Amino acid sequence: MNTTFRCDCPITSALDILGDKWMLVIVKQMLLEEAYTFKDFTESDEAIATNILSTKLKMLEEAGILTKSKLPTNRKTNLYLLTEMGLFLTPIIVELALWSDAHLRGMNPAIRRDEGLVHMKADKEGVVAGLQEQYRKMREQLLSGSG
Amino acid sequence: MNTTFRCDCPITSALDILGDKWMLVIVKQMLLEEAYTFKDFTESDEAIATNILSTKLKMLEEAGILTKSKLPTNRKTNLYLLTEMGLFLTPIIVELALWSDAHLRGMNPAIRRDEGLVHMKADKEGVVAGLQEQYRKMREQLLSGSG
DNA sequence: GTTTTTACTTGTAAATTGCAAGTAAAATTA
DNA sequence: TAATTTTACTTGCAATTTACAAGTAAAAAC
Repeated sequence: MNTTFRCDCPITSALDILGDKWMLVIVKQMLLEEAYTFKDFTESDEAIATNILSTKLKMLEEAGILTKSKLPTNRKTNLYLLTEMGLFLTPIIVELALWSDAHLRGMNPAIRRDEGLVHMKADKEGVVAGLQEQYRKMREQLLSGSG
Repeated sequence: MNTTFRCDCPITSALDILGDKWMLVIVKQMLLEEAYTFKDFTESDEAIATNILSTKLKMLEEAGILTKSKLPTNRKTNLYLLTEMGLFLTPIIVELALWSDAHLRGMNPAIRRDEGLVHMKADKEGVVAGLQEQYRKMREQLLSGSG
């Protein structure tokens, strides 16, 4: 799967990889909703189709945004974990949350409000750093088998 | 055109509007590349198809992200201008640029490097505020007919 | 050894994107 | 004033992406 880039613009190039219906949703699920396995993703609120999930996980792996591995003690279940490159999408995820909170409630009154959003508004750099740190710790724990 | 939202997550809701191939590219063109008219968009590097552009501009207008108007002295050319809601996408655009600059050069060596990126790295909050201010001034000028 | 679970694949349909040609209104030119 | 050009689309059809539903195979559980 080879990404075709539309032009030499950095922003458009980012969107050539991320600009579709599911890529950033999957990253959000990994970062914020403890999704690590194929089943975790299929059981999320968004209910992605399994053939689409399979394809998007491959693309994310090929782009270097996540890794796919297995624990030595479990040869069946695949673990999908964000790489550093993937973790650096955190500011984008946080900005999407803030924009949505500020502007989309008119269009989608059902949007939930949680205390994460309150923290993001108060100190978004801090929240970004905190999420990244927390993910690194969790990733280390999972990989060392003491999850 | 009525947006269907996948669930009550603010991030997923934002992506229900923005998560496709062209929506954020068009916003970027308006914010950074002085695209105001249908022709401006069709002549950009990305070369969007006219039927897609037409559809996406309608969707952006319906979402409240841009307005469509005409000058009294020119009843032919439509002016597309970002609203405040649209301008608040600036942080997302800037974060995409930063992520791409830091992580995508391996996949797309053609990505250009300009001094805008240098400024963004140095002071992204300042760049965001500067872009928004600059756009507001330009918008005012265009609307008062002294472009 | 059998059943269940997990991670997919497959065939097909619906939705989105794109190509190329065409149309109509407004502006420009002769 | 008439003819030509420009601008903003629309249309018909094709290609790609997303989605549904059923099926498959390997690994784990019973």
